[in-house]
Parts: sequence; structure tokens; C-alpha cells
Amino acid sequence: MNLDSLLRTQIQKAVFAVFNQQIDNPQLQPTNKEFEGSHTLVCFPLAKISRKGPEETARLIGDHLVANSGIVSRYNVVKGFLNLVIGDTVWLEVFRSIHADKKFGERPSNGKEIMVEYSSPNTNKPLHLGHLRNNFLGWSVAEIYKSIGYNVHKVQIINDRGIHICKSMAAWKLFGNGATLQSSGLKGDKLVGKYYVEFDKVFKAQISELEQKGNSKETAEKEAPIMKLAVEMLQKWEQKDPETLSIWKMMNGWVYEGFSVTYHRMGVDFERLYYESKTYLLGKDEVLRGLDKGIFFKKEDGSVWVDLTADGLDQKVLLRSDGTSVYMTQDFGTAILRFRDFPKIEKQVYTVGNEQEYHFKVLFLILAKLGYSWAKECYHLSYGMVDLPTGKMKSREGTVVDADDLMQEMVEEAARQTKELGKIDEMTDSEFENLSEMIGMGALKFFLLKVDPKKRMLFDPAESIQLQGHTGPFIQYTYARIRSIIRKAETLNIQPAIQGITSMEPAEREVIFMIHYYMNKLEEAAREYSPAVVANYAFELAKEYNQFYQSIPIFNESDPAKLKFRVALSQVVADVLKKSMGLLGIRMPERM
RNA sequence: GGCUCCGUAUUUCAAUGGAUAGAAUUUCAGAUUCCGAUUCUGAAGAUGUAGGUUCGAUUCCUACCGGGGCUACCA
Repeated sequence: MNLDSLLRTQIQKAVFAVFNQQIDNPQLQPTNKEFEGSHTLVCFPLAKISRKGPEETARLIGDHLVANSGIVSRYNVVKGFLNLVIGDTVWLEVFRSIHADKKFGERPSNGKEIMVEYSSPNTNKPLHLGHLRNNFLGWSVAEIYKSIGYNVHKVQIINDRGIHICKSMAAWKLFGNGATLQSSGLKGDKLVGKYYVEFDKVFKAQISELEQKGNSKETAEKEAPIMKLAVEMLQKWEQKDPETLSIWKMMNGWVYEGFSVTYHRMGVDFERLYYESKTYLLGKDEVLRGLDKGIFFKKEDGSVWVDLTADGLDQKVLLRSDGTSVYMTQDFGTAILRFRDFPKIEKQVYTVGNEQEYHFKVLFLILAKLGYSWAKECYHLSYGMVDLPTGKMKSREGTVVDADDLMQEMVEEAARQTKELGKIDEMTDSEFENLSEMIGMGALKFFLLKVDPKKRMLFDPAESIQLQGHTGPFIQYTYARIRSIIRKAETLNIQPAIQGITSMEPAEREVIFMIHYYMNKLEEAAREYSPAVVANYAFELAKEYNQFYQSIPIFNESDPAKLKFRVALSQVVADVLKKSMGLLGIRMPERM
């Protein structure tokens, strides 16, 4: 039973009965805590059709609902707000159906498919803090869509070719002495990253040397020997030179080995990988087709452009004068390829930093101009930079926070904290390790996901792992304590049940209200592409439960019906907490 | 210059155009015969500025102030 839609229908009926008017979408919102009731109908907009004051309008609707709806037991009116009180028996019925529904929180398949792209790393260096936000966001949005019935395809594009990887390759060739994974003992992506840093160091030294000899900065950058080598390697790569290809394959192989370790710890996964080396030539045909149709135009030097000035943007190049393609060209080529690979998807979601907002605006516009109807459904899941308390985190400034290091630190901190609290005595080593991983990663994920994606945010590692406050571990603790209650109920052989009670304490009603609101929140999160909605919901639910826990006895309750009901309530809260946090990729401990 | 995102308590974050702008944090004052006090209750404290639309604006519009990003025949 869906209480909200039932109530909406009843309100529509009431408005029709009282004012003889149809309304599409009654404006319902949760009632402020200071007033009695759970659902509030905003009646200001209805004053126009009722031709009465907002308060009188509210009263007339309220009277009709109490008399006819069967679910509203009483109401109060404050200004133009109609606060509705749902009877306890109705709430208990709502709760009973949730408790019985093993699949609560998961919509059955709606037959629709979407694709979510995230991560999309370059293969010349390790993943950093920004990638963590990217991966957690993309993965979580995919899970949220799954839970409301979509078939979701998780993909990434791996930027495995281009000048950046050739830089690492050049440095390895010059200074590597044939180093391998085995000989270095390093994680693969770290080893390749080391040469990328090495390249940069040597490159800068060569530039300043050339500048001192009187060259301009531009010339120096072009003429630096190590850069010339990297460019040469890129050309050889494009000509499929066997030696270059084998270095390229070897070094990318190292990176993939390293990345897979990092992804595993992050807890993210992909259904399909796209490699830029296989897609970078795509899109050219589409440009030529667009040129024929007059969507694009050619300049006298032979380069092909699209004119987006009518859409408030600039002109954008699509093919260079030498006929080669640019990033934009391959990106819409890849988009089209994906729709061929997965013909049923109705849109793509791209999880990419907000510095590429312009790029995606152009991309979607071009796709629309080419006649692809799905273009307008595509979405750029844009997110802001992550700052640290110590300062800004920018790769250019060389203060990159490595993803592996950060995860390791979080887990170590969690372990230290748990030890300090003296909770490890009854745990085996592997249980302790597992718990530290859950808490450390939970703290990290929750903190990165609780903020609206599009906002630039500050990540404070110390604050994120606190057991009190707006944190993942706080919610995990609440969960662990509930599980402890459930275990005790099991040993006492108390079966959770909803029988023999007809009324509730306010704190119990609040908890049920929060639980019943879960699906609304999931849909909002999907609509907004925002895991933050789910994160903040889980936090609210945990707090609501703690209030109940604090003020109402469970095992000291003498009425067995109430005792069983409260155990059932605890059980459902635990389930919903676990499900909602699961959508953020956060695991929940039985004990902590 | 053009485009775009952002500006909310000391700080970090909330608020489909709705009520006295919520949390967390910090400080102070309280609560446990009890299921895990890593909890709960109370107090203090904020919408960058100036207009406009609206019954009602943190939200929409305009201008300004402040911050980030984009504006490459780079990816």
C-alpha cells in the first residue's frame, strides 16, 4: 500500500467534491515537527479555485477528508497549511506491509535501460582523491537507478593512448633500465606514475636550459629533447611500430593491474570497458555525414567546424585541417557506438568533473543536430573539486592526494580508533581487519557522497571518521546496536510481529513515517542524480531511531505485543539503513 | 570580454516557490535501577548587496560584489 499516492487521490476527490474542480498535483509536504500531523497540504494555490480564503479552503478539504477518506483521522489548519493526521491503525497497516515485503526498497524492473559512465582514468598515473569522488558518485547513481527498476550498464572509457602515456613511456625508455613490475616491486600504476613524474622533472630542466640559451618558452617546450622523444613515440604508436606498441602494451598492463587493486578496494565495478585506443578514430564518418547535410561547414584550410553561436556557444572544430579528429569527434563517435552496443538504453550519464561542462553541452548539442533523439536525455553528472583542509588539491600543483594512500590511512585510523575503544578482545584478526575496512571506507564514502555533487567540497579526514556527527560511522554504530537488539530478541525467542496493538508512541510514529518515505527519497535521488539525498536520508533515519531508542523501552516493556512490535520496528530500520547505505557502497557491521 | 557553477550559524553541510531557514560541529546546562552513553534533551548562533515577480523568495528574474571553472586544429 502506497500511502502517499492514496492520500493524493483522496485529496483530489475531496477537492472535486467540495469545489467541483479537478487538480493535477496536490502540493503535499511533510509536516513541520512543531505541528500535529504527518502530511501537509499547501492550500494557498487552491484558494483561487475555491474562491475562499486559504484557511477556509483548508478546513473544507479537511472536513471532507476526515468524513470520507478513511485514512485521515483529524486535521488542523495553520494559515493556509492543512496538517493531516493519519490514524495509527493506518500507520500500522503501512508498517505491516513494509515489514512483510522482503523486497521493500527495490522496484520491480520497469524494462528501461540506461548507461552510466564513471572513473575514466588516464593510464599514465595513479588515481587520486578526485577519482574517488568520481567513482563513488557514478557507482552510486548506477545502484540508485537499479533499485528503482532500471537495467543499468556501468562503463568506463580508458584513456590509454595519447601524448600523456607516451611521456611515461619516454621516461621509462630513457631512465628505466628495463625496469619491470617484478624488478621494481611497485604497484603497477605507481611504477608508471613514477616515470610520468620523472618526465616532468627532466622536461622542466630542459626547458629552463633552452630558455637560458635565449629560446622563447614556446620554442623551448617544443624543442626539449625528452618532449621530442614523446612526440616521436606517439607518431610511431600511430604507425603501429612494433617496439613502441610493445612498450605501450606492457606499461598499460602494469597500470591495469594496479587499477584493479584500487577499484577492488573502492568497491566499484564495470560491465564494459571502452578503450580510447579503439575508439579514437570513430566519429569521422559522422562529421562527413553532417557536412553533407549542411550541419557542419568547412573552412578554406580544410578543417571542419560546427557553428553553435545560435545556441549561445562558439564555433567548435571537429576535424583538423589535416583531416584528423579531435577529442569531441571521438566522444560523439563513442556515444553512437555505445547506443549500437546497447540498443535499448535510453540515455547515458557521464560522471565527469565540472571543468568539462562546456564540452558536454557541445557534445549533446551536436548529437541532437545529427538527429539522435536520445541526445536530449543524456546527462553530464558534473561534480566539483575536492579540497583538503591543508589546502587545495590540484594535480598541477603537485599536491595530489593518492587514492590508495588515502584509503589506507582511513582504514588504519579506523583500526586505531577501534583498538582504543577496547572492542577487539572478542574479535579474530580477520574480523578486526574486515571491520576496520568497513569503517574506514564507510567514513570516506559517506563524507564524499553526503554533499550535493555539483558543489565543490571540503574533505576533512579526521571529521569524517568521527563516531558522532554527520558521518558514516555514526550510522554504522546505530546499525550495529540495532543488530545487537535483534540478536538478543532471537536468543529470548521473541518473534517480531505487528499484532494486538492499535496505537503508538509519537517516537514510533516518526520512525514509521521515515521508513515509509524511503521510496520517495530514492526517486528524488535518481531524478537529481544525487546520492547525497540517500546519504542524508540514512542519517535522518538513524537519528530518528536513536530518539526512539532513547525514550522507549524494548525489553523492559511488559506488554508482549508492544515488545514484539518494537523488535519488528528495529528490524525494519536496520534493513532500510543497510539498503540505503548499500546504495552508497557502504557496508554495515554486525558489531563495532 | 562571453558562457557557466557557487556564495547560508565559528566551521562543514541541508532546505520540490511555503510555516519561526534545518542538521552536524563548537561551548554551556541536563538525562541512565534499563536493550551497547560511540546515545538523547535543552540553550547560543546564518541566507553577500540592491531591486523585481509572487498571497509567499535561500530558491525564479535583473544589476552589482566575492570565489571556482570553461572559453585550444590538447585530451
